[in-house]
Amino acid sequence: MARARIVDPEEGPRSKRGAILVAAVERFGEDGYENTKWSEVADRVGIGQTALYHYFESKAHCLLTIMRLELQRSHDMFVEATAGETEPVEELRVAVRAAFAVSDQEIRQMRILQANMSLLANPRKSKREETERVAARQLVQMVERDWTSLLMRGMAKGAFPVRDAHTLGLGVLGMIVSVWRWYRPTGAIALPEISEMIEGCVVRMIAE
Amino acid sequence: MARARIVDPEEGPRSKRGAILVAAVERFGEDGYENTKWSEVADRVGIGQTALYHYFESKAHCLLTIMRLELQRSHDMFVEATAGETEPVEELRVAVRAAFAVSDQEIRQMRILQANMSLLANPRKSKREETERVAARQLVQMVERDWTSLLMRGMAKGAFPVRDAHTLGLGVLGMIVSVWRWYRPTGAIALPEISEMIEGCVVRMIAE
DNA sequence: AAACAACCTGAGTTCAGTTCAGTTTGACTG
DNA sequence: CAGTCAAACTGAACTGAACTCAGGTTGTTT
Repeated sequence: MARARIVDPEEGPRSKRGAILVAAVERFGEDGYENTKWSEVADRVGIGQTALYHYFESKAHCLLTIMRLELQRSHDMFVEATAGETEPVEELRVAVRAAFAVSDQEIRQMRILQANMSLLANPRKSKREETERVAARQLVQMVERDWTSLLMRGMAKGAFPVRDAHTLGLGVLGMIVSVWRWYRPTGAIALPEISEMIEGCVVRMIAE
Repeated sequence: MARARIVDPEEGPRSKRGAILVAAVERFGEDGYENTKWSEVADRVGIGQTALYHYFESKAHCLLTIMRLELQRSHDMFVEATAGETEPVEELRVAVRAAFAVSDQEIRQMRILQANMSLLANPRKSKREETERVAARQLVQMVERDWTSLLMRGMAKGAFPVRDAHTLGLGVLGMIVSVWRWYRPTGAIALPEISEMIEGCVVRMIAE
């Protein structure tokens, strides 16, 4: 499985593209996209603002790239986690666990993704931005299909009661991703606890 | 119950405040906040752009007002719907139904609220904006408490298995509000069907 | 009809994002 | 090891949408 890494090995040795993405994830993740100046990202990387345009067409293009990479990762993790599983309830469980098995940087990326999801709705004027947007949209649909097809398989096998798999899948996904809105690593409740709680909820919701 | 109306009866007869809010809800709801020009709202109301500043300190102040009003409405509806109910499972059911008993304009307001939720995280520079932000934040906490205390009452009565009511409440709320990200009145599935589906999910999640 | 507050406007300002017209850097070639 | 080239970068200028300012208009009240 080719993981979606923020540092692309295809780049030249002098390239700061990866460093820009890492800095942008930090800033966008902490203060939010609108709240962070594009020039602050440049400062953090240690280059002038205009050098950013050597790597990204715009601030939005950088954001869309971050979102696309995170969606790719989410999809890949889902596929990897559920690959060997044939028992529907267990497949459901590992899928939920995979969704919460993330690093601190990935938490920030999920937060950025959730906070700016609506950016994917409207077309972009520039070509490269639009390419990233369309790719991200397709990945959103792919992740949705990951969940709905898991549910449909379980229903076909008789392990889950038959219900509208699409709406149900969106509900499960909605509950899972809503965590990234409020979860902070320094908060009162730890991620493994949340993961267990949600896992139980999802199983009761789907399998009973 | 004093409902949070977009047209405030306290205003002068010449005031266009309500008309601005209605126009802003339409534009922000359809194209998104960032994607709509503040001047387009003025055009729609039929006034010059600068006249907007007679009613709102800024574009963000208008958005925050819309969000606060919608949160107030959500809270009020929850309280109104669950007021007479004593049986925990039925209380849970009516709360979910109330969350989906909304007009088309309220759907747009929910969409705006969900899409711009992260705006409530960071302080605002201007005073009136900050007042609205803090009020909105408090209402978010109030709505969260509405759900968690409903769950805690049910657990205390032995109607629901005892679990972490706060995390569980946020999960339920997350699943419900995630609907406003993708639901469109013209879509393939109708709101009453979604409402029923979610109601069932929530009951299984909580009461089993 | 005078006074006044609410309501509105055109011209100008600001500032983050972006473009432009080049300059520097360093890897590779002959 | 000098020359070449693309990748990487820069300071100065531009853009456009949000916003400010210094007043003008409207309608209500007494």
